[in-house]
Amino acid sequence: MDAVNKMEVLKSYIETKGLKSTAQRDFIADTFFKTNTHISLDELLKKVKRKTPGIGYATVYRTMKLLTESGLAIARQFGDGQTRYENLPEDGHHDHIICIKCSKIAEFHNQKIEQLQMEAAKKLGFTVVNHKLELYGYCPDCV
Amino acid sequence: MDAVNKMEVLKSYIETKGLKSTAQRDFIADTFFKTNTHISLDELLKKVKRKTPGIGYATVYRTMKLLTESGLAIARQFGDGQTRYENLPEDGHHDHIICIKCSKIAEFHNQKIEQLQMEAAKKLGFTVVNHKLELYGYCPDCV
DNA sequence: ATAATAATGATTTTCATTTTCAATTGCAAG
DNA sequence: CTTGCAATTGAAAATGAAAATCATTATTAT
Repeated sequence: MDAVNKMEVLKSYIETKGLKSTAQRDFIADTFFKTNTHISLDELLKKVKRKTPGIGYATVYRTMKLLTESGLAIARQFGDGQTRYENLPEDGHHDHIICIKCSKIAEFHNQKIEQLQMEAAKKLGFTVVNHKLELYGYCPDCV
Repeated sequence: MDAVNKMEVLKSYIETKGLKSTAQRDFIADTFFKTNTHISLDELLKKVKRKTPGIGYATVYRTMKLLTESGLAIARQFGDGQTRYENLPEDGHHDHIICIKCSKIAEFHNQKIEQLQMEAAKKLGFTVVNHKLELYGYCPDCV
């Protein structure tokens, strides 16, 4: 899903919820949709302010909350005490590996792992609807 | 490893680090070692204060930091905005599966998953030192 | 016993959110 | 096009968990 389509999904979410559309929110959302990093609120605010200095922190905060609710963004905690937001991935779910030295984040996906997870859950009588897998270690640059 | 042995590990950790042993820290540690829930600082403080009202938040905080450093406790974030501490498991590392309806937490371990994680990381040039795997779903009681 | 240093506990500070509030804006009905 | 109501905004204040400060107390090696 590209930025344009995400914008449409957002519009219809706003409509269903009886909310109103505003230039600020549209711009923040659009800016976020065009990022592909795991961006923090501060980083996004800085990015947004470059073109629209008037926008405040609270509006960015509220917009990201809205995007998270609507499923267009994923909020993640990688242990550095900051929430980071990730765009809804093109090609389905993926997991993360985080460098504990430089904080670089890489992504990976392994179908076999997912399958083993399901099996492990089943053994305990659980049904999995979601999961979070994060590996922490050193990236190639940090040995 | 039982509470007594953990206490000994703590003692030697303290010794190696050139720290001093105190009644407060021993009591906090002992109290923690005897819990088997994922306890928060506030909960632990409350528990400790029942027998030793004089102990302050900061001491509990610092003791849990020490236990985490020494590997005797594991700090976890389950997304409720509070750090929770878990005792070093008897039988090595395990992962968690959390019921999204009743919040029940079950534990499991799968060596094959760990191995696949290592491989996935290696493919990206990373070295894994730690990981976090959480499955979210429904427990047997919640369908 | 003494000196050096770590620990304690109350308090303050930090920092990332989260909320408040007055002013503004969007939108639907008339 | 106006009007009124409800949502939105941005600045500022509040919140809350974690971390730091600091004067006092306690521990340990000598």
